Amino acid sequence: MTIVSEGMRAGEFAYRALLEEIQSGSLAAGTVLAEVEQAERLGVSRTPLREALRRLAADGLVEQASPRVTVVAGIDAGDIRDLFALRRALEETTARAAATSADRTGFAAFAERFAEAAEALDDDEGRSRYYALIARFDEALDAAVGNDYLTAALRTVRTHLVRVRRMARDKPARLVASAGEHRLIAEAIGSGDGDLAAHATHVHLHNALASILDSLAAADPEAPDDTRTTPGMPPFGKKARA
Amino acid sequence: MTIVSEGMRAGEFAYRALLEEIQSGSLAAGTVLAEVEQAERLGVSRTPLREALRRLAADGLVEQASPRVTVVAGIDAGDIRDLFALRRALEETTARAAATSADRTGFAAFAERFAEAAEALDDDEGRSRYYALIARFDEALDAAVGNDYLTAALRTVRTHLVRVRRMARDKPARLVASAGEHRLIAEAIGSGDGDLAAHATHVHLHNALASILDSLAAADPEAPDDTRTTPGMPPFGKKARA
DNA sequence: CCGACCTTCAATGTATACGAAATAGGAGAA
DNA sequence: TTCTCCTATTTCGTATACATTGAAGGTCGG
Repeated sequence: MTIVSEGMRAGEFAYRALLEEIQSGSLAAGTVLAEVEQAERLGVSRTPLREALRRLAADGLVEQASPRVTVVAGIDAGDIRDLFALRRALEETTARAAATSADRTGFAAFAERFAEAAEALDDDEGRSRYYALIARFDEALDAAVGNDYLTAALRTVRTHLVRVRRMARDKPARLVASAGEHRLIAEAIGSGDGDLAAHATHVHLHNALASILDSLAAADPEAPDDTRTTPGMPPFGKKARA
Repeated sequence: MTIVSEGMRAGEFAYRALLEEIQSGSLAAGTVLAEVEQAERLGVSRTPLREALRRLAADGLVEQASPRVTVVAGIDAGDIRDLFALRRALEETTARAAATSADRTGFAAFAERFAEAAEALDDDEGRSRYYALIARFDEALDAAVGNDYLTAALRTVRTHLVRVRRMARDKPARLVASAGEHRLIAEAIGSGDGDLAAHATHVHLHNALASILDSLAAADPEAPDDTRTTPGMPPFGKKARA
């Protein structure tokens, strides 16, 4: 996708490369990430590669299957539900806070853009612009709320979300509905209605989750809807809690 | 305090040592953490120390003041408010989820223990047992909810919270009230009343935040207590005198 | 034939050497 | 005296060599 090798530290390069591969699915869940192997593959030494693995572990994208072997973390429908439970908590709080922030006025413009975007979701270019609009909207929310702790927590959620979205591509009808939901959220924030912003966010995330789970169930007909969705992978220990 | 050097990797040792020193205030906000200096002081080499610094940076406890210098992150009243905004979102969600979980029955016992603890907050030992009880309560909540994403986000919050608590010691009267609030939360969860659990959590965190900010205002009379945000410049350690 | 122990190997954990880049200090010129 | 430029030092970023540990396979004994 993007050339990220020039003018970047090797550790950062390794992190972004592995992140992209995990998010895109090039590195499937359960893949063993050995230090020497990955270091040679990416053309960096073990030191920066170790840094990258540690960062991915902190993000929750890789986990230590045993004290000596690191694997790409799996994601199943239950994980996605859990992720959305956290996402609801964070984004409802964000929406409510943004609605009462000083610079909430700019969100009326976002509402208009979402309305426009909803009309242009027929081609890839329109969809691409819509996703870019959502990214700018998220940035504007973070900036309006100005809470670094909240933003950091949301960053982790969004990182996992990229992976989930690639597992379950949105259907066109869902995209149109999603754009409408975003429009309402932006309107509510712009008009200072925190309750509406929070509740509209809740509804939006409910619908988004339902769409994703539905898409996964359709792709994996035999899997009951609370099992893992990464076929072929042996059950790596995920639930390490005692 | 605790000897953590035996049977532990050097990177883990360095992380815990620096974490404890930052949380306790031994390393004040704004302190420059140079790699060679800290590595020699802790008796490890630069490689594991770098790992520790990266982990602390991911936690938000240290930050890069410039591309070449890492410093202990500052915390002001605005940061504490932001931290509690996130904490409210996470703990209300946790309490509500725990109230509907299968193994919520054990929480009635917690309610009793909180009631007992409230009666024994006169001496250090009773207070110590109360804090330990809260820790077990948090663990039970995490286990009941069973959401690793939520637990991970809460872990970060709790890490910062240790620091905040050390900055603003609880007063005895507040502790008694806090125990009562915890008792109500535990009761609500035990009886399956998710709304009450969430609202009682909200009230508890409101009171806890007010107590902390009040304590800080008393210690730092000249610091205005409406430092809600720090626009433009990152917060730097300014709590040097007392 | 089976099991346990030992050896060997491979992978991670750690230390250190090397290289690059930024900053601070000094010297020279205006 | 002051500003600018150059140099030297310090610090981080990276690579690699060394240490350690866990696992796997083979062999020997029962």
